Amino acid sequence: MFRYNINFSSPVPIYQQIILAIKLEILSGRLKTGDQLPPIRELAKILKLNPNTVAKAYYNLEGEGFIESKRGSGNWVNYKNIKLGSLRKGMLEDEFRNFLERALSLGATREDIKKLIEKDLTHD
Amino acid sequence: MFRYNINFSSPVPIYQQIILAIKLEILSGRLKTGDQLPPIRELAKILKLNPNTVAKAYYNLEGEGFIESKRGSGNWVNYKNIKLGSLRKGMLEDEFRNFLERALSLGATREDIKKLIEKDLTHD
DNA sequence: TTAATTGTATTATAAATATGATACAATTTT
DNA sequence: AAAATTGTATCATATTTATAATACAATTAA
Repeated sequence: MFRYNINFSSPVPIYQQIILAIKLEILSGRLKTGDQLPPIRELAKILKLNPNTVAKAYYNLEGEGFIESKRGSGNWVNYKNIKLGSLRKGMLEDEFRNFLERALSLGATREDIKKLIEKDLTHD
Repeated sequence: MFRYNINFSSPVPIYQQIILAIKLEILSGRLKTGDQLPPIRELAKILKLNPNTVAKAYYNLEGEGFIESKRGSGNWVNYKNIKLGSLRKGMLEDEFRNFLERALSLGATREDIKKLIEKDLTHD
């Protein structure tokens, strides 16, 4: 932590970017139940943000059942009631659908997309 | 026109959504130099927006060299100084890079992505 | 020529986001 | 017990986005 950068010029609110980043850490398995997140003030310092912004992100993550916030102690990963597998699958499919829609809107054919993918996925 | 819907709950500003939609129309060839865009008030009515919002979108499109605004006459597509081909290619590659990055962050392997693509692109 | 259409400009208001400063409450550390 | 750490809460301010209501300017249509 913290593997992600804040994009200050993105229309996506910063607190939403933090939420997504931490969800991705959990979905990828890099963060597990029992792990502690950086304290609000610390993460704010790392990302050069106001602590309130980080607090807002953590507050929402708690509401969604990904973490637990304990005053005086910190923020702890805890997703016992969330099925990570189906969530990950759904998010991946959403991302692909969005990409496909945009690509087709740009006038790309399905062949164009296949080529793009082959090109990028092979020279790993 | 108008093929696109406004997503009012998206963090992407409405005027940016309009800009993107019209760029896509141009890049796909559905809008060509000489075509007229809907008048500001009319498009605002169609999309249930304030005319100021549409005006802001057109204003930016003019600044980027995609259209020309003529008082009393209307807004006219004109992209004579823009190389649509390379622009389209760049946008497509950007979209793919973004998708790939998100997919990998979600823990997907390159094989997972290939499968997803095969599945979706074949049953057309 | 007159009326209608169309783009442009201004002013006021509201909501969401983000910052800054400060204080308080619960837990942990010393 | 006292100090430090950590989450929570509040207030003020600024920016961006969007709406609403008007008015004005240039072109087009009647």
